[in-house]
Amino acid sequence: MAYMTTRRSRPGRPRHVPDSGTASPRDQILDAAARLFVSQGFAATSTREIADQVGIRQASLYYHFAGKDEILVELLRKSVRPTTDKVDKILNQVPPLDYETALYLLVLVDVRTLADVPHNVGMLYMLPDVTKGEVYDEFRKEHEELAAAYADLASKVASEKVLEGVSLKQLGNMLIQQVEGVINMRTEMLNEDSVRRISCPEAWAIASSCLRICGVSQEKIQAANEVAVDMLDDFLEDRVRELA
Amino acid sequence: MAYMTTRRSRPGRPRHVPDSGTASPRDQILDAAARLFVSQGFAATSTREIADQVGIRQASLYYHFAGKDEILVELLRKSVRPTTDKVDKILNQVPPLDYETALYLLVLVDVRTLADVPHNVGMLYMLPDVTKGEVYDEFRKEHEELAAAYADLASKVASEKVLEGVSLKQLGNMLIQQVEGVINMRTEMLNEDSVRRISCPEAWAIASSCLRICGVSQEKIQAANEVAVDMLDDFLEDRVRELA
DNA sequence: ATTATCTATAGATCTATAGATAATGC
DNA sequence: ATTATCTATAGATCTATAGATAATGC
Repeated sequence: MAYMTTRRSRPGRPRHVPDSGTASPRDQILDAAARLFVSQGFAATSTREIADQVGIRQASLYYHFAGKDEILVELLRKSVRPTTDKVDKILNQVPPLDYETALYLLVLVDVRTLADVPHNVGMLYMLPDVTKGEVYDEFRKEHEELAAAYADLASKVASEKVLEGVSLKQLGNMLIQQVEGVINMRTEMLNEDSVRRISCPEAWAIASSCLRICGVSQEKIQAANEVAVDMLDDFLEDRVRELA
Repeated sequence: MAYMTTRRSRPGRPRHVPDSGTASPRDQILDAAARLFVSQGFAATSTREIADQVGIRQASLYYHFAGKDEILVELLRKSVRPTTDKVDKILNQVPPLDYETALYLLVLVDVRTLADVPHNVGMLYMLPDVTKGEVYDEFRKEHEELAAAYADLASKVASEKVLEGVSLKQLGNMLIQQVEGVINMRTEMLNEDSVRRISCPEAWAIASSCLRICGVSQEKIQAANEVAVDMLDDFLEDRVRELA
């Protein structure tokens, strides 16, 4: 009965410390690496540290990944916000949404994605280590696409006064910047006593804020909120399933 | 005449590569370190790399600094936004400013500080390496003070609708987040062909955006802009002198 | 036989210290 | 004598590879 705690039915030499946990070794490594990269940075995290967290020897990492970089690339691949999907689905709604609602909804979805992704991995592509290397090109491109989408929606929504004071590119970046505030919110939440999730009202506040940045009136914001909140669930399902 | 290019009149063994540049060795080190830390991250930057940039041997760094950490601490000390000074000076203006103008002005000053600080050092306290270590406590405290000041002004300025949708703390963080967008703007500007500075209209756009986030009307924003822009010079002089 | 681990270690860093040396300045 | 550098190097990493080993599965 005492041996039942250790789930062992796979081939291969057993671990020095018995494997607790049900995920595949590969996922265990990715999980530990994500946590460490986000909290300490990429360069500051050694392969030994990752291995220790997983409960394997440092060298065993190399059975699953060619190197530290490969772990990061894989994390980025899995974690970068699936932008085009989201944008397209929102823009192609039938019946079509008015632009305010579409932008509000896009922000909500984006906030939820960043808010619920494990270990706050959204922070990964803010690491200076990452922003450089060629490896990152693929993900920077995706980020630029997202920025373009935001800018595009913003151009439809923004008031004349707003548009005359700021380039479309800057406006898009301002919205993204506002959304990425959730990453910092999560970092701060680590210092709090209780563990909690970004709440719905907090997400709404960010979306409202984005519309305000565009100069949208309070009434239209409220209207957008009411429609978008009802639709949100349909847009999260995929991702929630993906996370589970 | 050929020897005139090398300025040597201080004691000490000469450098292997002759000293080009007029700044003190200490400042040369800080300058090189800042550039490298911001572009690569702290852990990813070796002392050898810093020394190479300065044109001295790696070991010579330790004559000026006790270690790599000390360089970072010194950089943070010099670069963290001198918040309390600014806030106090703005709040104690005579004749007193209305709150919208005060907030607008605070943002402008803050943006200018971040926009013109050498090497985009404002990014330093976003590094994960830094956010951890106890060393950082001093600077995190200062950042919190700034957040409190923003929240305070925001509470006076924000419309009822805005205040009922968001906590004061979150609102303050949203403003800061918006301001810190300049750090990312500067990072992006590195990829551009021409070297340029954050422009005045760009700074105004950020300040206006902050007021919009608070739900301030277009008319009041315009009024605040006109007053604040005229005052800005008085608030920069100290810092500009300090930078020179 | 295949798989997933292990142990051991080479080779390349990197930080920091010890002690020598080449200037200036008294 | 003081100052600011240098050379040399110890000691502690860290990454990645080679080869052994202990399971499962055919």
